[in-house]
Amino acid sequence: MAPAAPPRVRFAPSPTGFLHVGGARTALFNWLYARKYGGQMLLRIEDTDRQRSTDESTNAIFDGLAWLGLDYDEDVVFQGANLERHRADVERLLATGAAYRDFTPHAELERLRADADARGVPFRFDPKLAELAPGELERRLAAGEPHAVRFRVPDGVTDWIDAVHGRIAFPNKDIEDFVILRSDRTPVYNLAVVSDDIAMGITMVMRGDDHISNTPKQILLYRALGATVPQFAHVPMIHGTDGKKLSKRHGATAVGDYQHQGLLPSAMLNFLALLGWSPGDDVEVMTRLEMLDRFSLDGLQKKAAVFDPQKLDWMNGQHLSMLSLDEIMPHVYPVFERLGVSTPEELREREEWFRALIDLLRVRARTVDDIARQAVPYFADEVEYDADAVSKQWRDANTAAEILSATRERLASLAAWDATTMETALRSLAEELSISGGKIFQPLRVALTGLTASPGIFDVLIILGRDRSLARLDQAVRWLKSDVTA
RNA sequence: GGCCCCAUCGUCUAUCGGUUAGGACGCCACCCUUUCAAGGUGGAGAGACGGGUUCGAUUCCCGUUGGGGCUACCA
Repeated sequence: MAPAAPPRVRFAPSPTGFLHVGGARTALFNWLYARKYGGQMLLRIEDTDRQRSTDESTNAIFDGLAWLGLDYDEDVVFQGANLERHRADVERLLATGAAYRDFTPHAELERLRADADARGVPFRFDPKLAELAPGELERRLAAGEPHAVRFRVPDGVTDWIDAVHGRIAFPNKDIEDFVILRSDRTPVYNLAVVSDDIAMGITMVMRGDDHISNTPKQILLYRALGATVPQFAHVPMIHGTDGKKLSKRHGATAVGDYQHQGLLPSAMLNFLALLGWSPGDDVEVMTRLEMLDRFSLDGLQKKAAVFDPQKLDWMNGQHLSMLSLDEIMPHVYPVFERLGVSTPEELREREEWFRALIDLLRVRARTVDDIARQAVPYFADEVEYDADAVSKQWRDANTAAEILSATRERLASLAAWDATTMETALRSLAEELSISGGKIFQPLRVALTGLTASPGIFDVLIILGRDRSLARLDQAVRWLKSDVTA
């Protein structure tokens, strides 16, 4: 179902933590919807909670969106900057009688609430509490007495056709006369959101379904303010493996965490998209453009999805082998530096070599960090032999040393350093020694990389080059002999 | 407690009344193979329960159960 007109959507996080994966997914769905149908995607920072909002969090949101490549149109809106309009909207509501002043002291409300709680009955604000004797209102106002402003919830039922849930209805009697302006004259969330969404011309509000119960209040506000009610789409939550709302206890929940684990943004996006959305067929691995092409509100899920880190890893591996080298390279430089494998300067000096190495390693890695870890032996001067590799492939030090010496000699005698030449030579060596190829390749792999697992052995020989390969064979033979005498 | 949302393999999902209920992750086996991945083939694995409606329900309706969200002068 394509929208009748280009939609204006927004992503409206509050900067009270880092950009959460759930938030990132909401941003993605909004972005997909806006971009797909030629609309606008706006960003609004809901920083009205001055106590909890921090610049650090705001920057984390900017960074996270930038890393994911989710761009937005127009200027960022900071909700806190719209305070005057929020108050003006409250005044309008007061003027039409849609809202009223409530001088009930906060302490009194708390007492009533505790009371109701103790008796096991639900507490709902009673409008009678705010009723004043004639002349009282004017007197208190003149005296400057602090008071809250409450919205007068009319009788009836408030409903809407949710783009993912269908019709949702709330009897208004279940909604109390909620506060829209605090006694310190700051607006409350629902008012600020509606005021801003109207001002921003938002036509579709797409957000987490934890906002479903706010929606009737907001619809009432739109109407009282004389504005067109936008469409709503409440996307399901993301849960942890235990079925609870995703939180710190479940491990990494900030997109920054994944960025720093060597995840590719395209894989993160792809994985997130599939949590709560399905293209309708069996296709899973998609580029951003493919997602854009296939995105539709119809594919949005109603059910909460569980975040499965294993599938994220798999997805990343898929993107690692699917993306072009050019797309991957920008992501590997910082990781090699962070993990201390090499410096960007050193890498740029040998860029072609480096690209070839990454191309070799990426198939068997699931994250960029994996690649960097596997790349260590190709940068080290001295190879470190993995204990398991030694005990498995160099079980008999003498035999291993003999084979490696013979291998070294054979390789050194080669006129050309290419895979076919080397393979022919080493296979015939194996035949001469009456052993299988593996008996040569495996010990050789340990000598060259120190590990039992690596890219194809001839690829390793080539990427290392003749001199370094032969030097490593020498080193291995020396190591084995000293090990025997020791 | 009240209100609202949700319910297909362990997980993500396909199915829009008629299927041997399909795919993916993960798991197991085999193949490929110089190792590890990748890839290929196969396997185990699901309609929460109870009522309706219908010739026929995973699919539509109701209830139960279970899970989740909200319930502030937080956002």
